[in-house]
Amino acid sequence: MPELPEVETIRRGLKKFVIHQKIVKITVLCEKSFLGQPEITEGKTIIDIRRFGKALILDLDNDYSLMIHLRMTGQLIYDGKERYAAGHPSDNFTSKLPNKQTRVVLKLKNGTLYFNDQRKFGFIKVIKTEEIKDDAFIKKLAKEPWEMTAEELYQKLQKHKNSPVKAVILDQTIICGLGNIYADESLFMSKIHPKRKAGTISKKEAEKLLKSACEVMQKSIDSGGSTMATYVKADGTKGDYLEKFAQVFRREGKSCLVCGGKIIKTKVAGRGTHICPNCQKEDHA
DNA sequence: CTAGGATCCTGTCAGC
DNA sequence: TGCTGACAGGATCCTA
Repeated sequence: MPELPEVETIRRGLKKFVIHQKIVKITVLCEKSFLGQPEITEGKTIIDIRRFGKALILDLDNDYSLMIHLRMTGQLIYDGKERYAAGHPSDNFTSKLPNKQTRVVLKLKNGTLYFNDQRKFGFIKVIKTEEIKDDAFIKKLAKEPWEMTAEELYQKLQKHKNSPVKAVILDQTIICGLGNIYADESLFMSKIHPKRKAGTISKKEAEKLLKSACEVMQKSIDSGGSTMATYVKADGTKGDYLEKFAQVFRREGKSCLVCGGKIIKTKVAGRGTHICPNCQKEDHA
C-alpha cells in the first residue's frame, strides 16, 4: 500500500478537495470494505482530515469519523470539477468510475469520492471521534521517525535482536510509517543489509538508519508521494518518488548509483527486498 | 514474551 | 493458447 508519504499526500490533497463538503450518500459495493453504518455519516460534513501512521481519519460534524486504511491496493479518487487520485497506482486514476474495483462510493455535495481496492485488504470504518485513540491499531502505533531519538530506535532494535532488521523497521508498533519501499531505501542509504539481526546494529548505525528514514520519507512527501498523486488536469503534476529518488526499489539488474555494482532482488521477512550487495554487507563485523 | 509463517483477496506476469 | 505458481508499496492471526 501507500506508505506514510503517500497517505500524507492523500491527506493534503483531500483537504484541498473535500473538506467542508457534505456527505450526501454512501453506497457500499463490497460489504467487507465498509465497517459500521453508512447512514450515521450521511448528511454530515467533513470538518477535518488527519493521519495516524498510514491510517487516514475524516472527522465529521456529528462527533463521528471515518477511518480509512488503504493497506496494499487501496486508492482514493475524488472526481469533481477536477480529479484528484492517490493510493496504489493504476489505471483507475484516469478511468471511468465506478468500476470492478470500486468498493465504496461516497457521494459528496460537489463531487464523488471513490474507494477502490483490488485486493480488499483495506477498509473504511465508522468510528466515534473520541474512540479513535482507543482503536486497537491506532493505540499500538509507534512514533514516526522524526519524533524518535536514535537511542529509542537502538533500544527497540535490541529488544528484537534476533529478527532481521528489515522486519523490525516494518513493524508499525516499533517505528511508524515505513513500508516496503522506504524500508529498502532507508537500509540502502544507511548501508545496512536488511537480513542483519537487529541486535547487531550499532548505535551509530541506528542513528544513520533513523536519519535515512526521515530523509527518504520527507523527500517523498515533498514530491507528492511515489507515483501516487495525480491531478488530472491540463498541467497535471504527479508524484514520482520512484523515478526520481529510488536508489534500489524496483531497480534489480541496474547499476548501483553509489558504487556501480549490480542491484539484486531477494526476499527478507517474506517481502521482496532490493539491495546493493556491495554497499550493504551481510557479514559486517 | 518473541519469531516465523500462513492468511485475507484479486490480478498480472513469467515460464512451461 | 492455456495452465501454474509466484508475487504484490499491509497487517493480523496462529503456532512453536
